[in-house]
Amino acid sequence: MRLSQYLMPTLKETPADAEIVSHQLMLRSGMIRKVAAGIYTYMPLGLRSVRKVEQIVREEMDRAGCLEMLMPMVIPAELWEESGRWDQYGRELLRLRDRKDAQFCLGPTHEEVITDVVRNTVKSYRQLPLNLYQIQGKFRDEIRPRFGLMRGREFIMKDAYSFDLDSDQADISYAKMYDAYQNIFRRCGLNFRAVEADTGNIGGSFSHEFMVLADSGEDAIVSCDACDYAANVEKAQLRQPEGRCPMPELELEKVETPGQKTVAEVAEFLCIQPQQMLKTLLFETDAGAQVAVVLRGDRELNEIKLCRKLGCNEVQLVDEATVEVLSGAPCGFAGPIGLSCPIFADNEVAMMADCVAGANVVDTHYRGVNYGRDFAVSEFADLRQAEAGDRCPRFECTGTLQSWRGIEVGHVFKLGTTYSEALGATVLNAEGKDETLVMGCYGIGIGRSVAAAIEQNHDANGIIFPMPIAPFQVLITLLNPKEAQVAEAGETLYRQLQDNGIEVLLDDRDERPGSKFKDADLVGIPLRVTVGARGLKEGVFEISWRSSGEKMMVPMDEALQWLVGQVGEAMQKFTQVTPSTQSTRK
RNA sequence: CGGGAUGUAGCGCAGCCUGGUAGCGCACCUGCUUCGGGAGCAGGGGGCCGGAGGUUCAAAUCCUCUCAUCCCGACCA
Repeated sequence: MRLSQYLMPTLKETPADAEIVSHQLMLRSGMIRKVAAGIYTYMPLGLRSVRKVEQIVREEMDRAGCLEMLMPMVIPAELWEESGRWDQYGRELLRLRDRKDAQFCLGPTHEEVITDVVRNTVKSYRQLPLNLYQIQGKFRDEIRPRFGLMRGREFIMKDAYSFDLDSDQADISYAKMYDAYQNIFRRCGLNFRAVEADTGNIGGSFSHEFMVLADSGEDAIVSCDACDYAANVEKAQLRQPEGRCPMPELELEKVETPGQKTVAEVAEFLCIQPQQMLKTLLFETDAGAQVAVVLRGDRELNEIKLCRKLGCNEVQLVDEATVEVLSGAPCGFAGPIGLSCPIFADNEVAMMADCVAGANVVDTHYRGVNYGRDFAVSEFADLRQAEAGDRCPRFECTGTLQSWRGIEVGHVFKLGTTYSEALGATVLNAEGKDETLVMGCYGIGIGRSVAAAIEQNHDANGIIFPMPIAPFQVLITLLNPKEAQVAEAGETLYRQLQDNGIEVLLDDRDERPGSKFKDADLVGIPLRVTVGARGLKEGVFEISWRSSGEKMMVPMDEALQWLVGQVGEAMQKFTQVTPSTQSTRK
């Protein structure tokens, strides 16, 4: 491709509404343009990277035995009513009506459609296992789209759905996808980690997320420094605290703490550590129940664990008026002693003696609070968020957890029979009896993967694309295309590279060298050939890697072979693939 | 949906407080000179100042409403 005939609208300045570096660089390099909040046009350059990722995904899915298909984006309401999600899904589902006033939605995910197809076309266990996938635009009316392609409302997703006769075989399908995902993200040149994940409201029995490690990531993950345990903090279990609770030494005593409401304020006011405090939070569930949660003062509650414990979908901190009703005091003075609602305490609380806690009286706390002697709890449970420094939850492991930020680029779920049951997707087994299909679903955010790669591979001057997903592999910069020799040498190399299957962009624009170099760095094509009168005099091309800046003078007649070799090698580096060992991991 | 902010040329911004004929840099077009890290000079085009209503002789500027966008929280690829 000749840049003089291409559309690559680079920007010298960073658009004001782009916050994170991948969003900024994708806009500046002319890869994407915004159409509305969370809705983007893929420009020619951006689309090339997107297609590269898609192709890697396609190859690995096909290798794993999956079949590509394409489902509609517009889905009739009836299907969603059958699964019950028409009413459950909420405002994130964009609903619309046709001219006959029939209701539809834009598909945010396709369990219903695929299950409908499979129940109508698959009748025998002999047709299993089956794994069907598509690469398609999805629409989710996100509450808050942000960070460019990172969280769009319309986005390109690969979604796959597996169907098996029983749970064990579904586990095999799951493991195959787990392995395929390892290959995919490795081939994309990403530094990633598979972590145990919460199954969220899609339901199902277990799942892993594939996280690209990046400080700008929206997810917090923990991993063990000794074994291969890694999990989203939402999911990370904590082991039961060990040892014995110290004996109480202090009598229960009221102390005045005027205006001291937060843990930090009270701790400072009483000259104690937050670890000696009990934090009491009052929640209301979506079922209307009211509960208190007690944690060590310096810990964070994991609301997902609380929901699981309470068997509800959602909990919310109660408003100030309700705090007064429940505790008898304004916000900031709640404590476990004398509370009327059920109290759920984190396991750690049972190990604490002589604590400070709210007294349920304005401007007052208790000192010398001891579980058992002074208050009772309805139940102890693992309720707090895992943190760096916590012990690895694996029983036999002595390691310590470290924490990271991650960008979720893929998610694999074992779904079970939720959808197959709701839609009646069954096959006949070997005995001729109906058997409900066991499903799995597997997603990859395509655009997000490109953004994540940029998040991980850039410098102050721009993007540094990993070879496998770079929009072009080689950039030829003609320093002065008006000089016949320069133009001729560049054009010749350009044609030769193309003939050898190299994706090459020729910067033949009538621009000054400075602009061309700046654009080259911004756009981040891995290899750059600089063609100028200076080098031609010596009979060499100057070739440099975008990643290292390392410059090499390569004789003109060797350049073609050299470049073809380097591109091949760079692609190869990422292409080593785990053989389909059917990982036993779950 | 709650909290915060911003809408002026394709991009980045000034002007607004204290109403008076819309400006700067980059980009774009023409010409000349330049040409190894975002050139110089000269000339030029481009704006319903997000939208609607109001106050006023007069509104980018003041008031009201609205829409859009961005950031922080709960959802997710």
